[in-house]
Amino acid sequence: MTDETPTTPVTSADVARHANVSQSAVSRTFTPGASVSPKMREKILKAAAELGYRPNALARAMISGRSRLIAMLVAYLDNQFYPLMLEQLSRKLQASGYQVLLFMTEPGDQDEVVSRILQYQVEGIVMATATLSSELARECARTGIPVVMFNRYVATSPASSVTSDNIEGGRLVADFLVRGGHERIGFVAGAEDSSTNRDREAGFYKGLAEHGQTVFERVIGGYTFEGAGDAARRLFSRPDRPDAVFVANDHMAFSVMDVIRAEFGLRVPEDVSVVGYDDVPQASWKGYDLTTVSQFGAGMIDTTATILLEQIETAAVRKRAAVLPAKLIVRGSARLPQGQ
Amino acid sequence: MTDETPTTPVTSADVARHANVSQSAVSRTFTPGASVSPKMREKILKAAAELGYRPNALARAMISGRSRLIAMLVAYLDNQFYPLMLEQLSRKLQASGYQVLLFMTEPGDQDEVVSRILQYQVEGIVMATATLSSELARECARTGIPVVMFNRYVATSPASSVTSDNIEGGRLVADFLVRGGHERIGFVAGAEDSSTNRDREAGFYKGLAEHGQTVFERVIGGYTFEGAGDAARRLFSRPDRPDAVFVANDHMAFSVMDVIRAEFGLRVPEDVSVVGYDDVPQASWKGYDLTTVSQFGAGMIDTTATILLEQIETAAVRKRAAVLPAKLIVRGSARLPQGQ
DNA sequence: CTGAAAGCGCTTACAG
DNA sequence: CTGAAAGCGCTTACAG
Repeated sequence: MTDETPTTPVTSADVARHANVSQSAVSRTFTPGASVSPKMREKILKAAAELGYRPNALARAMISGRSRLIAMLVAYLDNQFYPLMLEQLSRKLQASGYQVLLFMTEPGDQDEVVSRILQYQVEGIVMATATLSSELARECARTGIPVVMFNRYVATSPASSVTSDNIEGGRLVADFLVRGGHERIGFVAGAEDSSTNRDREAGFYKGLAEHGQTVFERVIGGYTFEGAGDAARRLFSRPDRPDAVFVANDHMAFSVMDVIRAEFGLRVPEDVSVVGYDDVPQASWKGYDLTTVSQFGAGMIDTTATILLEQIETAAVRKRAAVLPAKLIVRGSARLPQGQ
Repeated sequence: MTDETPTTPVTSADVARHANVSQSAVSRTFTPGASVSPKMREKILKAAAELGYRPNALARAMISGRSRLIAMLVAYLDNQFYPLMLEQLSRKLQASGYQVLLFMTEPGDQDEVVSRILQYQVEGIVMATATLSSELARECARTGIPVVMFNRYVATSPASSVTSDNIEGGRLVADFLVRGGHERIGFVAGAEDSSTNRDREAGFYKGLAEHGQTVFERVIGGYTFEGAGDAARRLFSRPDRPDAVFVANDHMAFSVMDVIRAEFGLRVPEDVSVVGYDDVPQASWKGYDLTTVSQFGAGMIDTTATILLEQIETAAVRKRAAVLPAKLIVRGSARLPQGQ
């Protein structure tokens, strides 16, 4: 039988006692790059294994000032765009030795949450929900905690941001739909106060204008599945219904397609073309086969991780606003331009 | 102008100095239930606000032995079942004063990850991916950290588990399909070594047997979208194709439906009935309208949170295996039994 | 390379 | 109710 297993956690002092060395030596053995002789290291490792020792990450964080914790703020996980970014970003950060502390936000409590985050001494913050208040942004800047807003930005904020080129994306969609011969093109907006919606919409209108068109009708879906369904009902209740709809994100586009097909008996794309934005995995499912604008290929995740880690590791936080290329992904939910 | 804002974090000692009180008094002011006179509390709160003080959660965790951190292990976030459970469980835990530390696992490194988790002094672990090795389970038990396996179980493990009644769920599906007049009922399995798949399959076979039927053919989808598509191709390539398919989860069922309809030109449910398991939100999307078995209504999230918090707060960890009722959700992807 | 000692920012008996 | 002091488990100069 081995030693009696203790019921209280094993500390470096326990290991030191067991191996007959100093506590500092134990600590060095578990600190990459610290100087310990091979003989001592081996003896300590053996003792540690026997006792089942594991360094206390909290104590390490305290004394070193490095928690290796990154906070991620997310509002909803039902739009597949966010779980996927959460998964990919988490893997990247884990691979670099960091861990993700997850914060689900409720509408409106942003600052309260950020305050809680700060208590955990996180080394960086990713905001994939709403935006940081200017007050908190200032506080983060003061303490040198980098903040990256993911898929959103605030021009006047000191926080960095990573977005796709939403203006160009919106423009691409307008161009594609007009060239596809559509003449009554509607728009289902997301949340009106989001930078992403603003830019997609602005680019879309710009694209329409380039062809001498304007939006046929604009309704608000609020980025929710239900909201988008209601918006679609409004849009298609009038007799002169649109012949195409640009929906501000895929998650809403699925709902719009459901309503168009199931409630109005219209075919997509024969009667109505639908285009979304994000290119979430479901967009390629045959049940929807949604033409959309890709945000994943563009490296938003990589860029977010890079900005964050660079600023953490150099301890130099300065605002960066990365805008990545938008790419139209043509599938079957919208009529194609001639010759394409 | 207010005081110069310090570049170094504000500590309780700073606040104490500023307010001319002891550091203990500051600590008490921020400890719910500790005794401080209203006058002193007010003075301290004022000083804290002026300096922008926030208690250091790590230091608090260290000294009190309570990190208020719960680890959640997840493998993939593309099956909507998991993001949703992550969202709901996180909200519950946050509301109770805990935070979720997220760990994305790679295939096979389970134990390495759990070891890393333990370093963070988490107070509880939720495993929504694979299962805990018996060694680590023993270690968690030793240190008194409750572990709940979510949507899976290991009979011989000391870890608790929360599942739906997968055997009954499988049986319900078989019964429903046979009563719907199907005679060649196929099965698309998930991962063969998962308890969930095992039980759903066993219940399904049992249900078939009750009607004197056996499975028409069984293929393996491995719980992935691609794997399920390939499985469906195998299943439908033979001339005497099935007239119904039970797919071990919704995520795979969508893929199966895509293949059936897009590649084999079959109609659902006119030519083939499809039934899934989980009742993820997409199952109710009109593009699929999937008949399935609900796992959400059954309170798996609530039960998981309850077990976890109860064991943390009473410091009494004992194995619990909660099995919640399964409920068939009838939609349009499967032919209905007569008179239903 | 090694050990004794200080200190990270807190909580919590212990006296008063 | 309040303050001085010990201590949580580490890392990291500082001597040797």
